[in-house]
Amino acid sequence: MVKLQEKESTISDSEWEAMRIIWTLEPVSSTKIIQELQAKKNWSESTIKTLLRRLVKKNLLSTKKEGRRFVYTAKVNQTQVMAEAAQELLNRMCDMHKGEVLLQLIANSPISKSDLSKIKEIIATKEKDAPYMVPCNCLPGNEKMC
Amino acid sequence: MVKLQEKESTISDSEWEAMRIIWTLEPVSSTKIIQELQAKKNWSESTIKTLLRRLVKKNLLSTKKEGRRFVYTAKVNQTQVMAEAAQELLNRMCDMHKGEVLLQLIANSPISKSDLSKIKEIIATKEKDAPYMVPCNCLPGNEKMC
DNA sequence: CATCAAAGTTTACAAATGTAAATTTAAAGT
DNA sequence: ACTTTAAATTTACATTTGTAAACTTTGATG
Repeated sequence: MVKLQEKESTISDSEWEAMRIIWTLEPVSSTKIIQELQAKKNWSESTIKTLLRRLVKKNLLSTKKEGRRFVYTAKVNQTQVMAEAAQELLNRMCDMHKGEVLLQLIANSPISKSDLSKIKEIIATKEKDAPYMVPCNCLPGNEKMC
Repeated sequence: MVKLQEKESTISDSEWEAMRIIWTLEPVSSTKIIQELQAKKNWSESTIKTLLRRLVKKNLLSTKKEGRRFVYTAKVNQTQVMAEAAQELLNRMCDMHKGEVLLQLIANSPISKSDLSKIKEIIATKEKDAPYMVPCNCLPGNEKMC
């Protein structure tokens, strides 16, 4: 039996910044990435190269040598990685307050008309058998209302 | 001028686990926290004490000595901390895909009837002047559609 | 082909985190 | 008061992350 997915590597804050550039411009050269990132962050060339190498090692980027420089491409889908990261965060939190949290996120995020109507749809679906209260699940045994 | 909030300290994964117990049971003794956490995680007593001490240092918990043990209380509001953490995560991500991400979060989270209807309300409000598309904001200068 | 400059690789180092053993302190019982 | 021992504090150590200097390689150019 072969170990396929070694537990999806986490993306650190700085790495995330680099990934965004790559997702937007891929396939993109190291030089271009450095240029774009330096327009935003006070990072040395060296720092950015380190980030890129770590991302390759984490298997989130693939590279192809082109002349003297590398060209990077993302190996993972942006929206999916975003959703996974957000989901993982929520998974570590108390069920009881997720509704309120999502409420705030929606209020503070720019959302397109089409996404809004999709959201309306799931809301409608969920409403059918939504509970009156979502119990706290912070304790191991008894899920008590906290 | 006084520096009031020194940049709210981040809560690490393990620390989060401890905070959940405390938010649920506060005021709660070290002993009880250790007992509850060990019912969930394979952590030594020592490890848990370290977590608690770090949380106190981060100013997220306050303590009161009671007999031979400490009693802990959270100094921060759970829902608020949850919302802030989630918001900060989203802030580091591409605007263009936040709608889709929220869609998935809503689909996968247990939400009460009342929270659902509150969400419906903001959705309705937002729909009025929602854009047809939310542009990608991953590059420093030109916000291009990616 | 020799040299330079750009790009990549190594090494570095402090802070934060996960995890815990060893040691000290002090409450409680005798 | 003295001992026991639960609880707190110190010390520890590896890994990840943020950040970067130093060094090496290699494509390009004279």
